[in-house]
Amino acid sequence: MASTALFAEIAALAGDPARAGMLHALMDGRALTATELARVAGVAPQTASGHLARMTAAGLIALQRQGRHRYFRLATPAVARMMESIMEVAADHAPPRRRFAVGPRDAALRKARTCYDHLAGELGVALADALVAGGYAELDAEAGIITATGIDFLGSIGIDLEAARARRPRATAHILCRPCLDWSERRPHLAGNVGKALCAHSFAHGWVRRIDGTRAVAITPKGHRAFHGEFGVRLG
Amino acid sequence: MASTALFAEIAALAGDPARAGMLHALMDGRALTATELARVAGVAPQTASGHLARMTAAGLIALQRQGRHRYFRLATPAVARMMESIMEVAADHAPPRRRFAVGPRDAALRKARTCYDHLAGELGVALADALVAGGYAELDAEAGIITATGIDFLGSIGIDLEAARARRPRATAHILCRPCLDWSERRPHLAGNVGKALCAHSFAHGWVRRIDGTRAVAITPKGHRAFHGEFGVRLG
DNA sequence: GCGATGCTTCGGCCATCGCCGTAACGTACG
DNA sequence: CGTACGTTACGGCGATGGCCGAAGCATCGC
Repeated sequence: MASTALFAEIAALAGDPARAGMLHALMDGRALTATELARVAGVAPQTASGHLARMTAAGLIALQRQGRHRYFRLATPAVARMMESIMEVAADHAPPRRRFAVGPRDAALRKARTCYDHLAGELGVALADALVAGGYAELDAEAGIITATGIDFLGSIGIDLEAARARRPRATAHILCRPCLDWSERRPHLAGNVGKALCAHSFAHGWVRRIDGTRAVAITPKGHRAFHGEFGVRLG
Repeated sequence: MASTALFAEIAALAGDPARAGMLHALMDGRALTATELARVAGVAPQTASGHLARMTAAGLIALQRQGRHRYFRLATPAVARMMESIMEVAADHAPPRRRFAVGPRDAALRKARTCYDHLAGELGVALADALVAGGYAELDAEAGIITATGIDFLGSIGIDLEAARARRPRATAHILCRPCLDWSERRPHLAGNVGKALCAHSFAHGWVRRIDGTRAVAITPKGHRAFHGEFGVRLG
């Protein structure tokens, strides 16, 4: 079967440490320059360039020119999902390694981070739990939905999901929503279009902001108030 | 971040052609011997043995001894999901290759096959479409549910999903169900616990049977009658 | 026991590929 | 138009790792 060769090609591209680091850095959904990616991968710019060319040809990442810079980003959400699923398997394998040696950066990542286009970490799980507890959502490892009252609730906050509902072939009272199992909490949280909308809203209203150039995000004072007031979520 | 190294390790394991072939062969959920896997991968037994040892150590596959044979199978459903997601990305990249050169084996695979623990191919998609059309299920790329009437319908056929419903923390009228986007049809079909139950039922009642040692399955005459009578599905 | 089968380990060969040096190219900016 | 910066192309080095031949263990059948 020819598809096996393609499969191996994609997996091998993701399997090189330098390329994996670059893909990891792009997991926040932003676009980075070749030089930035070279730095995070710990290789020389010319080495990074070669990697980027190969991954671009394979459709893993996409290139967009802007002035004299060339910005690279993950080509499709499918690539982000692929990486999530590999990380899930890698996390299963993690135990043999030490767990306690988490630096401050890891601590920030566990607290709150973006997972391509949605929020993850303690924050992401807490928000999902709050929605489930309030009867606004149902969620397990296989699938999730936002209930009719959940759509109204999120709408009252200013997150409009009617567009997503209208896109469904048969107008139903709820919205299907993709769950995402992340490596730090080992529990599902909101992903897909709904998670993306919630994340975008959080950034737009200054509830969270990015920490330097990583995937980690910081919860602003305003965000603490909003997450507690709207969702009943309080994070130490 | 240490998790990047683990990520690369897992992806690299999946990225070797020989290992990818073995993993592919195990995607039907069965357990195969080291010799069988060596044959499908096209390498000598001793080479296969090394690959299998590495993948077992990494937690990708599991070993169960049985007499003088050693049977290998995918370690967890998470590994199968990882492979599905890689195949999805690989399929996006496929266009540059020729599409028409599908041999009889590929044709059988496209018609009906198992995808780890559930049915895929034309058959899998047709069954999912039939359930959606009958109001028994809702399904999109992000998530899926089996409706209350769907639970009753499947129950009337003999597929009991009450256990799955009872497992849910809050007893609801429906069951969340994982969708799976497969490479040949490019459309979602039923996976997860529900897809697994439907597949198991189909095998148990002789509706489908495996074709030699591949992932492809053949629909029996009895199966044609059942799929048409129960689901309204008719496949040429 | 003895041979046969299935699997694993060891040793050495070979190819692939990641890496960086140097150098050339193209595009913005002064 | 020249400089500077970012990116790409080429060549050679080095190491990782896949591959098989041969030999060593284990298990089953006679």
